[in-house]
Amino acid sequence: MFWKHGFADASLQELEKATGVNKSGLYSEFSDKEELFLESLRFYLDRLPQRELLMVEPLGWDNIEQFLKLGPRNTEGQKGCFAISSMRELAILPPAAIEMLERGRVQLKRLIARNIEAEKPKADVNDLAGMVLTFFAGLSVERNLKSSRANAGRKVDNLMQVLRSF
Amino acid sequence: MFWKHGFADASLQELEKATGVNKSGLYSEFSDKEELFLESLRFYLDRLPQRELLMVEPLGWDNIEQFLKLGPRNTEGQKGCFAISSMRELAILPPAAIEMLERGRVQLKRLIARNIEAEKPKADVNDLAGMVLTFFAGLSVERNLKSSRANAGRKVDNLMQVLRSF
DNA sequence: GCGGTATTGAACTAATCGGTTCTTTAAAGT
DNA sequence: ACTTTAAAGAACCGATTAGTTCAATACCGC
Repeated sequence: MFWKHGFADASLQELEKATGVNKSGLYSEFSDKEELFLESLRFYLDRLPQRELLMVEPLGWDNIEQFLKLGPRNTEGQKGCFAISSMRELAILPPAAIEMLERGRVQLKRLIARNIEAEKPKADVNDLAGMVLTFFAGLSVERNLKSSRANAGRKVDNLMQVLRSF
Repeated sequence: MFWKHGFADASLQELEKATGVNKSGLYSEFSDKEELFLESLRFYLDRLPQRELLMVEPLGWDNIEQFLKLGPRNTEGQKGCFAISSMRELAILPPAAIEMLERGRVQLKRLIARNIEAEKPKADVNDLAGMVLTFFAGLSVERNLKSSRANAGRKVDNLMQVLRSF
């Protein structure tokens, strides 16, 4: 629900229906809506399926490609990446959530960098990892638009062609 | 206010304060909050300063570079691109707003493509334009994070180096 | 200075928001 | 079967939401 509607627009009523847990139950387990959001985000980041894509041996461009292709996918109707989407609401998110997002980002970048490093490219590994990450963010955002959903695969192919040339 | 807080989180009270116009005045001019948002978005898209960056003669890579560097800038404290940020809320935005976003995107892509075309690259112009646009979306999102705000310029430099090689 | 027109301020509506409390019901342990 | 514990339901809270109404006030053309 947070993924789809964001923090502000996900009402307690909808959260009850989505979780199947009564409001009483929710509040006996979480102190408030912010903590519920925080734990949802933690849950998402912890078992981020994208992460495993980047740990397949041997590390390399193929992992990056899989990550970009399957990363911002639509899981159960959700679009894009929950973490990326949440960055829209940074202004109203609890500080702990922001930290979590920043930390998750750093981790992801490190994973990407390790895959790039395995290919021993000529260009700077950190720069390339940053590029991949920015591209990933862009793809995640575009996932929401129907007009650019179709050619997402082609976009990744194009980028990969560039990356592999390094 | 919509730019900063998004549609859901921008309250009428804040809108009054931000516009300096009374609620009565707001509602005498706009039918509801949705129309006010719609017109705000139209206003933004119409005088999108980024657009002019892409029309400087002669067309070419330099325009693209300027666009990527100054495009997702912070205008009056606002971060990233209003249009990109709004894509987070597509689920609750009025259909007219979604259409507007899609149309603005197409226009922007066309402008980018024209600049790329002027350079007569070997690669497909449309593919390259899509790449620039995705990268732009990524940069806009990352603008919200303090950790990745600093090296945005470097990122653009890296991408431009790639693009110019085509 | 006068009259018409915007603009404002404040009171008000109905609905919804996040959050609390308490009673009832269901489940589990022994 | 009885007791303890967990979960559910529902009523309720004050605050806030988008939106309306109307009287008071400011402004402007004449």
